[in-house]
Amino acid sequence: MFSKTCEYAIRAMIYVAQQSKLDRRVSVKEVAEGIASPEYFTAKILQNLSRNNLLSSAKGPGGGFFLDKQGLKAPLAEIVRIIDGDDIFTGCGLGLAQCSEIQPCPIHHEFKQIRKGIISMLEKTKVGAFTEENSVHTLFLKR
Amino acid sequence: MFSKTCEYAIRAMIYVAQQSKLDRRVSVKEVAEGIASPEYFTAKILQNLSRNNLLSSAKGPGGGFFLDKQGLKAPLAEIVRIIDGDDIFTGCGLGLAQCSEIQPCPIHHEFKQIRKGIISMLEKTKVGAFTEENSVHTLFLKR
DNA sequence: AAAATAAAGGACAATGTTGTCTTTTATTCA
DNA sequence: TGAATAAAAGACAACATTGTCCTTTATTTT
Repeated sequence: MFSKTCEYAIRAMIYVAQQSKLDRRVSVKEVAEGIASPEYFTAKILQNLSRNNLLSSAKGPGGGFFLDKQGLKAPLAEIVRIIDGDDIFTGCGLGLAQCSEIQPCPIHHEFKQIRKGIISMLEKTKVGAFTEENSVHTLFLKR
Repeated sequence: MFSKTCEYAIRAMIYVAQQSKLDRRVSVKEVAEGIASPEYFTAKILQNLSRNNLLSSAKGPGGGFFLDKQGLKAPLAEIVRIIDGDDIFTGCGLGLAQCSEIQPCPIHHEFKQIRKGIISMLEKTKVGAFTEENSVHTLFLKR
C-alpha cells in the first residue's frame, strides 16, 4: 500500500504530533526510539517533511521537530503525497498510463471505489488526532 | 498498490485468458506484445504462475501458455497472493507487525474497511471475465 | 533422426528503496 | 567567545525489484 519510508513518515508525524500537544520538541533520536525506526533513515524522512513544510524544526539546544496548530491539522494524505507521490490517488490499479473513464482497464471501476475510500480515509485522518492517553490502549507506533 | 511484477502478471493472465477462450495458446513473445511488457521479464512471471498452477503451459511447436475452464475462473486474488504475498490481505496499513483488533494502529479500523473492499474486488474479479470484444471498447492491457 | 519451436532455468545487470555514517551549519548556553 | 546541541546535507552501502540474456530441456514436425 504505502512504501516503508511512507509508513515511517506517518508514524513519525503522529509521534511528533503527540509530543507537540504536550509542548515538547523532539529530536530525531527520540522519534526513532518512539516509533522503533532506524534513526538516520528517520532523520532523512523528517528533513524531507520539514523541507516540504509539513513539519517545523529548530536547530541547537532545546531544538527538535514540532508541529504548530496548523500542522496538527494536516491530513495523512499530505504525507503520502510528499513521500510516495500521488500514484495512489490517481494511478490505475494495473499501472496503465492511458487508463481512464473512456478507456478503463479491467478493474478500473471497482478500483475507483477503493481509491475513493483510501483518499477519504487519508484526507479525514489528521496527524494530530491521536492523543497519548489513547495510545496506551488503542494505538501504538512501534513495531 | 501492487508491485510492477504483479501488474504485469494480472495483465498477462487476462490476455492469456482472452486468447484461451478463442482456443489459442500464446507464446511469451505474443503475451509481451499483447500487454506491452518486457518480454524476458514477462517470461519469468509466466513461469512463476505456471509453477504455481495458475496457468498451464506446453513446450514445443504449437505450445505456449493457456488456461483451462478451471483456470479461467481463478480470481485475481490468487495472482496477487502468489506474486506479492498476502501483505495486502492481512498486513497493517502502517506496517506494524503487532497491529491487531486489540492493539490497533491509528488507521486500523478505517483501513480494515478498505482492505475488505480490495479483497472483495480481487476475489470476485475472475481472470476469464473479460472478452476480446469488450477489450476493443472498454478495456485494453497495453500501457 | 534432425530441425525447429517454445518453455524452464540460471546468471547477471540496472535501477530503486532502504539504511548508515560523516561533515557542515545554525542555535543556545555558559 | 567557546562548547555543546541538534538539524541539514552529502556520500555511500546493503538489499530488493525490475529487466536482460544465454543455455538447457521438452515437444512437434519433417
